[in-house]
Order: sequence, then structure tokens, then C-alpha cells
Amino acid sequence: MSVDSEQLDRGFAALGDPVRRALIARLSRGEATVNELAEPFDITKQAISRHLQVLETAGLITRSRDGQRRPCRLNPAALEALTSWIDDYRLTAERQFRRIDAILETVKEQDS
Amino acid sequence: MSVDSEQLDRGFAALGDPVRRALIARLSRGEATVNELAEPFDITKQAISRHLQVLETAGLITRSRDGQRRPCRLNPAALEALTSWIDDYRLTAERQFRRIDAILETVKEQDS
DNA sequence: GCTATATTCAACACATCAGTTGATCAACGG
DNA sequence: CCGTTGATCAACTGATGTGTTGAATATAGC
Repeated sequence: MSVDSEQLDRGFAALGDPVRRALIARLSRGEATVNELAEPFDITKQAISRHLQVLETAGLITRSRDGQRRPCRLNPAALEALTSWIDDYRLTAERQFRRIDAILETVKEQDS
Repeated sequence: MSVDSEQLDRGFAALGDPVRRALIARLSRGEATVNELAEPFDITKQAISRHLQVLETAGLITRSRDGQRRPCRLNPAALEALTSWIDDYRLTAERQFRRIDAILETVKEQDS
């Protein structure tokens, strides 16, 4: 299941902020409300609310409604889409390096 | 092998740009110089040069020297550090969800 | 209805980023 | 030497991001 470029933009950019990564770390242990999520941080709840909007736009979290609360939960599938993009190219690179090593090895043998 | 928060900031932020991801895609197939990398893009070589600096600062690529060329090659280990951060939390979340599903299942059985 | 709580919206300040152009530096080739 | 090529540096512009404060919205509970 592939993802378009803008989703990758938003997903990776979302992870490029320590506050948002901390929010993800917290949400990996279970859903939480904005207030609960904001509690450990020194910044305002409005700022946290915006970080959560960024995560939601990136598809990394989903939000439901429970009275006046807006509980957030992590979306593992979106995380998986990001790792699989990275892994594609990492594996290609590793294969490439092994191939080059093999060629160098061959050259060395012929040389001796 | 863990990575500090600033490295994650730089790494993920670096991937949050389509030009830089395209550079990584290209480099996964083998090393290349700035000129070669810039060729397919509509932006100036200076802009590409800066993107490469961003990737280098993030540790995602390394650069050597070959006369006046500065060949770039991908660093798979840095990519792996990013996927492993994501996977940690993705797996935690998936375990958490399975646990909750199991609890709901138990409740449903007791209810019937 | 009235007040408190949870969350978001709006407007602003400040920093960072991505791109440009023009100049500079370093190495290569005749 | 000297012109050319590969790459970077510097200064500037416009856009985007992160934070603030203060107001607004919506729901809960009496």
C-alpha cells in the first residue's frame, strides 16, 4: 500500500519535531486527551493542540469525540507507511553496496 | 544503537522534503556527484548543494573527495536508526491495541 | 440558565527554510 | 599561466512553522 508524496512530506515533517515525537511516544501506550497530552510540557495547550492537528493532517493520529474531550489515538498504519518508504531505499542501498564489495573482491583475487 | 533527539529531528526533517527524498532515492542506486544529482531537477545547483548539506548534517549521506568532485553516498545505518525509532512505537501501539481488543472480547463473553 | 472545563480559533512575533542571483574557491586540462 | 568546470559561500526574498495571548465555541453539571 503506497502513499503519495505529500503524505510523506507531512508524515516525516511531523516526526521532525521533538514535541510531536514525544506525543507519539505517549500515544503508543494508549489514547489520551489534549489536556492529558499537554500536561508534561512547558508550552501552552494551544500549542499542543496545533501539534496534534499536524499529526492528524499527517494521518499519524485519529481523533474521536467523547463529550467535550477529543481523545487521540495513534495510527500504526501511517507509521508503517513511513518505515516502508525508508526501508525500500535502505535495502536498495545495502544491496548495491554488497554488489560493489563483491566486484572489488573479484578484482582483488585477479590481482593476486 | 540509539540516537539522540537532535539527530532524529534532523533526520526526519530531512526526509520531509520531496527533493531530498528524490536525492535519497537516486543515491540508493549508487554514489553520485552534485552535478549528476542536480541534473534531473528544475532548481539551481546551489539549492541542490544545500539540500545535500542538510542530508549530510542529518547523517543520511557521507561525502568524499575525488579531485574537484564531491561524490555523495547514502548511509543506510542512519536510515535504519529512523525506522527503528518509528517501529518501536508502532509495535508498542499495536501490542496495546491487541491487548484492548482482548479485553473487549472478554467483556463480550461475560456479557453473553 | 449559569459556570466551569476542554478545545479550538485568530492575530501576532519571531525564527527557520527553500529558493534565487552573483561572487568565490579549488582543481583540472591545455 | 589561464580558461573551464565542480562546488560552495553570501546576501536577499517570500513562505512556512512554532510559539504566544486573548477570544470564542461547545459540552457537562448543577
